[in-house]
Amino acid sequence: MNIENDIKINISKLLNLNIDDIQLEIPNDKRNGDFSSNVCLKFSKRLNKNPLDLASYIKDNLNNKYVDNIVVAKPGFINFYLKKDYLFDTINNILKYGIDYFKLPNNNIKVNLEYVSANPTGTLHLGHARGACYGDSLSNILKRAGYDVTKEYYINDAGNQMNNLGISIKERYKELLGLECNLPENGYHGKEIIAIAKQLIDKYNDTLLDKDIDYYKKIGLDILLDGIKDDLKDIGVEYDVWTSEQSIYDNGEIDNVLKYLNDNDLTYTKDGALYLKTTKYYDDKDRVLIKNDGAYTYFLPDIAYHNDKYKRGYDVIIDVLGSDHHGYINRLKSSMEILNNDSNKLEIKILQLVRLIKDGKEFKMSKRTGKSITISELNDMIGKDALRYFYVAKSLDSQMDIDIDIATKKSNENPVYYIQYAHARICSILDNAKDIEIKNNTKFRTINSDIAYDIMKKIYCYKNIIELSAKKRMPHIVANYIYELASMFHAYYASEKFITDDIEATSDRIMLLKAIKIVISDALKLIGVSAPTKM
RNA sequence: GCGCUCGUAGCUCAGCUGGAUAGAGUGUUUGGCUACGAACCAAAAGGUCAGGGGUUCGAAUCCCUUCGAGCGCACCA
Repeated sequence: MNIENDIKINISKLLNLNIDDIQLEIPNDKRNGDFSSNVCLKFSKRLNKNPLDLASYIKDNLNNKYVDNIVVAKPGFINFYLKKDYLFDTINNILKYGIDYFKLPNNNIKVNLEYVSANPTGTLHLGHARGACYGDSLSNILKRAGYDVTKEYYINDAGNQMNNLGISIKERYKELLGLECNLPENGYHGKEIIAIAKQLIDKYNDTLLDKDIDYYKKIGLDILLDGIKDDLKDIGVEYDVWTSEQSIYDNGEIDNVLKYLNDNDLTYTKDGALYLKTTKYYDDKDRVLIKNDGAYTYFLPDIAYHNDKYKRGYDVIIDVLGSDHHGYINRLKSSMEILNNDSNKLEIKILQLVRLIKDGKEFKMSKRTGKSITISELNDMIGKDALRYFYVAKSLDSQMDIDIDIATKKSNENPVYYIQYAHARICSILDNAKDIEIKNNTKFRTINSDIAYDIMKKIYCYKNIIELSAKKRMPHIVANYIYELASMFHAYYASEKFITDDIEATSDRIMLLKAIKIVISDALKLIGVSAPTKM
C-alpha cells in the first residue's frame, strides 16, 4: 500500500511530468485534505496553463481506490481527501506484520558512518556525547530505511599527542611518588591522567621509573581507550569497526598515497616541507603533508584513511565533526578529488558545540585544567534514556545549552519521560484488557473521534518520517515525531475510556493502542531509548 | 580582515524540496482525578521569524546587505 506513490504516478501521467517533480505533502491544516499537492502552481508556467485549470483536469481524471474526494483550492492547490480505509488498513497491517511493516527495502547504498573519534588522551565529555547520540541514532535510522551501514571509530593513536600523553602520565607518576614533576604546557592535565598514574603506583609501586615514554604511552592508550569504549557502551553506543591511525602508518597505505601524489606532480617542496596542491580544488591554500623535521602532519594519514574508506566501496561516507573542525572540510574534500575520489560521496556533518550552564552562567570547559563534565558523569546524573533523548532531539547545527542544575534537580523536564509514560500507560491498559477477545482485521466501525483518526494518520506517517530522517541525516525528526505521537495518545486517553462493556468498541480501541505501542517502542529503539512497561 | 554555522514566544527548541491562519515544551494565569497510571489533560496569554532590500502566485525557508553570536583561518591534532 503506497497511496502517495500511486497518486504521484497518476499525476505524472496526466501532466506528462517526471514523478520526482511531483510533491505531495500532508497539510498542516487538515481542512486542506489528507494530502495536498502544489504541482499545478509549480508547473503552470512550464505547461503554459492556468494552475486552476490543471488542478481541475487532475480532479476529473485521477483514479485511486483510496481517494474519496478531490478539491481544487485557490491559488491552485489540489487537495485529496481519502477514505478512512487507508488508515484502517494501516493499523491492521501493523498488527499483522509488526515492525516489518515499517522496514523499507534494501536500497543497496553502502554507508560508512564515522563519529566521535575523540583522541584517546582523555575522557569523553559533553560535546562528544552529542556526536555519539547523533551517530548511533542516525545509523539505526539509516538501517531501517534500507541502507547498509558500517559504524566506525578512528583512533588517533599516532603522532605528537601520544607522546604528550606518555610524558604526562610519567610526570604524574613521578609527582605521586614525591619526585619533581615537569608537566609540559601542552601536556594533558585531566584528572584521568592522575588516575592512571595512581593505578600504576598501586600495581607496581616505584619500579617503573626507568621505563621510557613509549611504555607510558601504551599503558595510557589502553586504559583511556577502554574508558572511552565503556562510556560509549553505557549510553548504548557501539561500533562495527575501530580503525587505528597507527595501522595506517604500519600497513603502507600512507606510502602508497604519498607515492601516487608525488608521481603525479600533485605535491611540491617548499621550505623543507612537502605540500599537497589542495588549491586545485576547494582549498584556499596548499597544505603540508610532511613537516620539515620529516614528521607527517595529521592530514597525511587522514587522507590515506579516507582513501581507504573509498577503496572499501562505500557509496556514502559520513564524518561527524565538531564545529571547530569546519575549516578542515575543504582540505579533506580537495584531497579526495586529487585522489580521483568523488568528494560528493563524502558528507561532513558539523555539530555545534555544547554549552554548559551552571548557576545561570556558562561553565567553561578547559582541557588544560581538566575541568569538564564527562559523559559518565552526566549519565550518572540523568541516566541513559534522558541523555540520549536530550541530545538527539535537537538538530545538529544549533548551538545547545545544557543547564546542569535542571539536568540534575528537575530531570522530569526531559520530554523523554512524557513519551515513556505514554508507553507505560498503554502497557498498563493492555494488561487490564488482556482477557478481552480482540478481533483482528476489523473495519473500526466504532472509531469515530477526530483524535483517533489523527493518531492513525500519524502512525501512517511513521514510514515517511523514517525515510525523511534518513535522507536528511536528521535523527531529531524521529525524536520529535515520537513526542507528537505520545502527546496525541495522552489526549486520546483523556477523552475516551478504552475498556467498556461494548466488546466491539473495546476491541477496536485496543487494536489502536497496540499499534501506537508498536510505533512508540520501535521509534524509541531507533534513538537508543528504552520503552519501559512500568515507571 | 576572510570563511563556516547560526539568530523564530521571557527561556529551551521544532518548522520538510518555498505552500495555505508560524508551532511545541517550559515559565505565568485558570479549570479538571469515586474513568482503564494526574510523570496526565483542557484553556488563556505570549511573535516586527534580528533589521532592510530582492526573487514570485506565495518567503521563517532562496539571493543581496547591515547588525549580533559561536567557531575556524598551523610545518596542532
